[in-house]
Amino acid sequence: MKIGYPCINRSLSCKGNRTFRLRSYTKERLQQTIQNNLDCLSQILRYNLDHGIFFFRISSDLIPFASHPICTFPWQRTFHNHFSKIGQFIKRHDIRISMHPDQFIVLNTPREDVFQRSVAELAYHAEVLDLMELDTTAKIQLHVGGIYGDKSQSIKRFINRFNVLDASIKRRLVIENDEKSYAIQDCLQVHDKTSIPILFDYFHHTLINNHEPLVDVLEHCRTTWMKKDGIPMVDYSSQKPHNTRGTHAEHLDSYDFTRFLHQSQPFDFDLMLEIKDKELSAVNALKIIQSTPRFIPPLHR
DNA sequence: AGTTGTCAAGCTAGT
DNA sequence: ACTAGCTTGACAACT
Repeated sequence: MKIGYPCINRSLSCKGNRTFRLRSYTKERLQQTIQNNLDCLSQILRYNLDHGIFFFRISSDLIPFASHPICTFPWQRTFHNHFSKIGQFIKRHDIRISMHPDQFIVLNTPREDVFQRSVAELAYHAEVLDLMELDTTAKIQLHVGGIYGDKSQSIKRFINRFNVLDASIKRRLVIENDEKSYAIQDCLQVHDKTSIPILFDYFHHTLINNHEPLVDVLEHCRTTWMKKDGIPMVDYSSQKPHNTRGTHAEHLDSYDFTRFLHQSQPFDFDLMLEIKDKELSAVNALKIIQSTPRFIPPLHR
């Protein structure tokens, strides 16, 4: 089991997800920002290594406007060596990598223009991982999408859209259960038709589910990950107290987390902590795991 | 330096 | 037909 956190490190002074407004786009500005973001990504990975964190989600803002028509700058070529070096570091230290395109990327949208933009954005994500020369255990996670008044039609549309994607995207794509529309059972239905691995989101699962025991869900999800995909990825968060249902917690809730560790016995997976205080929770989780060694899967070193 | 409005992009529920 | 909320941080324009 590797422990990870998404995109941002708040202990370091650098920011790896700097961006700017479309209005202020220049190729110089873009180049500076990419340079900054790649340098900071290197620093974050080094920090993680020093703290025993071997799982990381790279920010979608790494290359601002990468899939936007305004961006004609050949960042792939210009920063080829940067990507290559970061990739070597990742591989040398056996770091697991994921990416998570944001809410605007929707494969099952009825709108052709939205679909095309989504494909372009996915291609950018795949390109980043390819430039780092990472194998297919580096994943891009996506929700199934919207309902549009007809869930089974929308699931079919997802499947049809997935089937026409480029192989470079397909081999990295995994789907994640969301907090209001598509539960694990729905994802399994998509998996049956597409063989897409399912990334289990524990927090979302507590919000919509079909009352399946956790171990059954973990077992189902496990079988969707082939050898080439690596061990399953799981997202973990908990409810922020006294807030709208679905809000992610500020800090790791050690009681809930410990219970989750016990309940998820004996499964092994790489765990992404979607907690607002990011790397602090990851370090905290490692401490909790190490203090209850008998109950938890072997920790990656 | 601090505050506030705004940002490329979507979906859903509510009016 | 339109808007707020989701979740979210940070840019950018303003005091």
